[in-house]
Amino acid sequence: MAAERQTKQKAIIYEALKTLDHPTATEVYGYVHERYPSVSRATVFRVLSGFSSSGRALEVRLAGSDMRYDYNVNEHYHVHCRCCGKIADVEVTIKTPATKTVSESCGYLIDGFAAEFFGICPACAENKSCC
Amino acid sequence: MAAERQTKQKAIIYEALKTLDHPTATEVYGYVHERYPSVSRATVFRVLSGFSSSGRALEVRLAGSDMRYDYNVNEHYHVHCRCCGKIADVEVTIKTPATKTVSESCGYLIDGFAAEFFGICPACAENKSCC
DNA sequence: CTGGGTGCAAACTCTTTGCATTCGG
DNA sequence: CCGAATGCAAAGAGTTTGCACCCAG
Repeated sequence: MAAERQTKQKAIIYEALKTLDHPTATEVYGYVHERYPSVSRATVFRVLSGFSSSGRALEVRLAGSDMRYDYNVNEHYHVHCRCCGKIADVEVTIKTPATKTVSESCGYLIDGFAAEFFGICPACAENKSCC
Repeated sequence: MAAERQTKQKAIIYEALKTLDHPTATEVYGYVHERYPSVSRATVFRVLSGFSSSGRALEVRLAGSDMRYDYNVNEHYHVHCRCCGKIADVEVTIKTPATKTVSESCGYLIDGFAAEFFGICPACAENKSCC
C-alpha cells in the first residue's frame, strides 16, 4: 500500500547528504536549493525525516548543534572539533561500558549506548590561529 | 566590576532545577511561572545560561530533546527511558574508550568524551502497558 | 488514473535580543 | 547610587503542518 516513490528531490537530497559532512537539515537545504531552487524547505525536512525512518540515513544530535543527518548508517561514533566544529566519523568499536554496573546504578534495563568525542581536528592542530 | 547579584528569580530557578528532573528551560519556566507568574521566559533562559557558564549547572543535550539543565555538576552520565522518556543519572566511571585508537581512526586530538545510555526504567519495566 | 510527494505559506516551539525599568549591594 | 538583572515584546532560527497541485508507477 505504501510504495515509496523515487523522485528527483530525494536523489538530490541524498546526494547532498553524501557530499556535505554531517549536515544539518538547513545545510542540506542550502546545497539543494543552490542547484534546484524550486525544492522547498518542507520537502527537505520531510525527505530527511523519511530517510531516517527507513534507515537510509541516521539522525545525529551532537552537543550544541541542531539535528544533523548522516548517510553512514553503520555503527560508528563522532568526533567534534572544539575549534572549527568539524565532525568526523570514528569507526572504532567501543568496549561497551559495563552494562551491568550502569544498570545497578540507576535501575534501568540498559539496551543502548551513544557516545561522542571532542578534540581538535588535524587542520586546527596545525593552524593554531583558528582557535 | 562584575559582582554577581543574588535575586529571587535565581533562587526560584535553582530550586526548580533541583525539584524537576533534568528539566528543559521551558519546563523550568513552567515551574517558576506557576509560583511567580511575574518571572519572564527571558529571565529563565538568561539565568539558566548563566548557571551553566558559572558552573552551577550543566547543560545536557540528549537525543531527541531540547536542551536540558542539570544541577548535578559532578561527572556523570544519563540514562534515557525509551518508554516514558524519564532521565536518570548514572554515577559510574566509564572506562574511557581507547583514546589512542580513536585518535588514530580520525586523526583528531581527543580530549573529551560524552555518553548517553538508553533503556527501560523500572516503572516502565513493570507496567508494560506504557510502552 | 491515483495517491504518495511536493511547494508554499503560515504556524509553532524554543531561544535570543533590545530597551527601559527595577533593585541588590 | 550604579550597573547588573528583569520584564516585555519582538525578532530569529529550526522544524512542522494544512492544503491544493503534480507526477511516478
